Amino acid sequence: MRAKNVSEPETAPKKSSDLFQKRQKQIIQKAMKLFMKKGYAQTSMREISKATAIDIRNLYYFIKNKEEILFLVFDRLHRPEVQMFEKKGILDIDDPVEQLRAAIAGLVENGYGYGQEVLLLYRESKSLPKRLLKNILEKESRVVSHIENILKKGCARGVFAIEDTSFTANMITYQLSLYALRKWNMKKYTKRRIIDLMEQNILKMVGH
Amino acid sequence: MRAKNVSEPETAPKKSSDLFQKRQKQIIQKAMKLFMKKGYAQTSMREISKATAIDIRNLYYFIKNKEEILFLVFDRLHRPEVQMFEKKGILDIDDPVEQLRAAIAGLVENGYGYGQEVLLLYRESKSLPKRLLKNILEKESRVVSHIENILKKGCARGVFAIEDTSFTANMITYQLSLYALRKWNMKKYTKRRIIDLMEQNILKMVGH
Amino acid sequence: MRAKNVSEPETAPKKSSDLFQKRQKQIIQKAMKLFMKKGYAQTSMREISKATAIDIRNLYYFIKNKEEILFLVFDRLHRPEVQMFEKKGILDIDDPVEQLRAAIAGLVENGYGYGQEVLLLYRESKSLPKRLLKNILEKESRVVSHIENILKKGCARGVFAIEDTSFTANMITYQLSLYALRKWNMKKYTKRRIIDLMEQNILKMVGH
Amino acid sequence: MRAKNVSEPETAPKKSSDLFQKRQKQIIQKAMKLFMKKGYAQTSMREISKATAIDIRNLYYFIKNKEEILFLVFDRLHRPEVQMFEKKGILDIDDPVEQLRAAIAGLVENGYGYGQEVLLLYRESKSLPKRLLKNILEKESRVVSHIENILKKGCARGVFAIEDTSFTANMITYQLSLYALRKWNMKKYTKRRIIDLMEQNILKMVGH
DNA sequence: GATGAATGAGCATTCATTCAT
DNA sequence: CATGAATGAATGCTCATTCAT
Repeated sequence: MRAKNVSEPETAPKKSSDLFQKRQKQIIQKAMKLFMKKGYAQTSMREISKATAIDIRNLYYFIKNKEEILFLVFDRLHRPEVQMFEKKGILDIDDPVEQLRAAIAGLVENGYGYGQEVLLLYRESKSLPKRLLKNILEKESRVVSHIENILKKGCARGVFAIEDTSFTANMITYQLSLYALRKWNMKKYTKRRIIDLMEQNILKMVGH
Repeated sequence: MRAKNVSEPETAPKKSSDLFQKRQKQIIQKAMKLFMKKGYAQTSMREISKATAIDIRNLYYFIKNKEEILFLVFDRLHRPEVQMFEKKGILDIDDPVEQLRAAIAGLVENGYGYGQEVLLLYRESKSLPKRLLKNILEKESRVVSHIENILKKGCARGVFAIEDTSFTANMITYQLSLYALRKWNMKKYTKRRIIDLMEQNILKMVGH
Repeated sequence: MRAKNVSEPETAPKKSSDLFQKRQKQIIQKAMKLFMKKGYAQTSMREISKATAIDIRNLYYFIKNKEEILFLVFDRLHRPEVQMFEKKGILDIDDPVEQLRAAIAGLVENGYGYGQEVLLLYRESKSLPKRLLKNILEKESRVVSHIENILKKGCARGVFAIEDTSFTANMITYQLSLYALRKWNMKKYTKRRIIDLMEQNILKMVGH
Repeated sequence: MRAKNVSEPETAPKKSSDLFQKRQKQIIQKAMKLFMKKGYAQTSMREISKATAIDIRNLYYFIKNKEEILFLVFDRLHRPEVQMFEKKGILDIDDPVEQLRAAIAGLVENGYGYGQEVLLLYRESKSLPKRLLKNILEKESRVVSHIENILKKGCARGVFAIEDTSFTANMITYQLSLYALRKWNMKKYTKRRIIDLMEQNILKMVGH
């Protein structure tokens, strides 16, 4: 084993290593849990160190600094949603109504609306410098873009009637995290029921 | 020693005094702004001290500790919206459509205050003891209730068509904080425009 | 006592206080000694705290951060030289030769060349951010300027013959710290003798 | 365990090897640059590791510790200037004026190395043990001696007029590091121009 | 020689809070 | 009310160096 001696020159001497990646993933996952439970600023590196059982000084062997952990957490958080559109073949659906329906179901199903992940984004995005935040928001925007494209197509075909597709796409995307941020009032609904009600309401909103 | 009015040991030196109340209000308002901008945990007493121009040590003359400030902030925060329905005479409007329109406009108009506040709630609810959190959520629920009542009336009169009024009321209420939580995508819209687009979308959603 | 209740609004609540200034001076002086002995980076705040007998946390009550200490040290270091020209009436001397002689004697006498102060500047100036370094170097430049002005006047009157007054002024100023930086070879000379030899050499250098 | 050539316990695994010597040289050169730019204490082993592209842990295969690097740097540093007098045939020039001119040009020309080196000496001599420091200063004195000899010869032949040749030799030697120590004011001059102006000024100083 | 892991020590800095005058 | 002083506890992060494989 360890047959690869193609080490990159300077910048990334071991980032390619499986072990390195494994450790990083481990850190990110534990940190994510802590961030969700206590908030980013309230979670200390020492706590992350304890949770991962990696000495705090060796922690810095795998990540540059605390901020980078948050960035990586966000990155991992948003990845599934962005890729879902391709994976589930939503982009290939022709009928805009069915397409929108699939997107809603997919995103809610996929956990976009569940978990406290979205809440984490809303809560802690301030803790990222603009440079990194932009990166994160770009990914988020891609979800919105996909939805807006569906809306546009629907309008073009005359099945939707929307004054401002961008605004409405934002409204819809935002809506999808309803459950996460209003748990206290949503407990009485099942996931299936939420998806149904959302579909109904949203389709009415975009229709004639 | 410490002969100066030893009335109560700790908390209350002169709660009756107008000046005391004024200073407290001052602290709460400045702290609220800071909490909204930076988050509770990220706001230091030193910053509150600077913002209020009250020496940090004298700050403890008016408030027990940092946590109490958060209590007081939330307390003061939730009052206006709850009362808005009465103040603006929304409850007296007969036409459900107009009533809903007025509620939306009223809540958003109010300096985006509602969204700001909810955001703070979403973000900092962890920092609040359960007792207080419940209290706040109750107030919040009353806003939802008001809206649900409007929806119900509309359904009864046949101008609205809603499958689950509770769910839809929640959706609408949640929507109102769209601006606050998705600032980065909302910058291109004016307040007036947002109100218009929201009204439009929501009315379509609840209609036939 | 303490009759002054004219406290500045925000930025400087107590900088005017005598006690505050006294403490700051105390810190600067102790820090200066440590910096000279061990170097800036090698001196820890803890050591400064110990040397001043001020708790490390209270230290930050009087200074913003370590960097500021270095800045203040430099500031205090360079002040006497800059002011010497005015104090000793050097600017009022008409004859350029006598003026230059007085400046040399004054600067060396005054300690410009003595102590390890100059060495500190050369050694540690890297540790200051450009913004602050500029400030320090400006003061240093003023010494050079004064000398250059003397040279220019001398040239105009025909008593000096210098191709590049700026360069020569720099050479002269630099020369003045000869003793400090080459102690090991200068031990055999008295201060008086050094001044004499320097005067001689420099005057020859600038003459015809 | 550790069966791999247990010749000597610590320091020297294979000092004879060419590759070993090559790597050491490489380390010293890169470290020297860093020390000059940032200072010894401010340069971390990690940086040296990066600069040499030798893993920090393997670095300790070639050098004992950080301090040893500084030793070796100084050792290597002082050789060229001392030898320059012989190499460039300066000692063979008969005319003292030309000889002095050549010495100045030679020392400054040498990549400003002399100044750089002296600066490093001034700055970091604290970090060196006395034994080594003495050794270095001796070498430095030999440069001064060479210059003093030129001055003496010039005086004997009546082309120079110097009261104290030792002092003046020191002044001249010191002057040569002007550029290194006063970079901020020297930027406007080219190397050639500096040499010219220095030659001019110094020759005037030593002449009649 | 590369690599994964550790370690003891220390750094500058900030925090909320208290208390006596 | 203001103010000088203290304090216990953390914070994120870096250092040089060692060792076994």
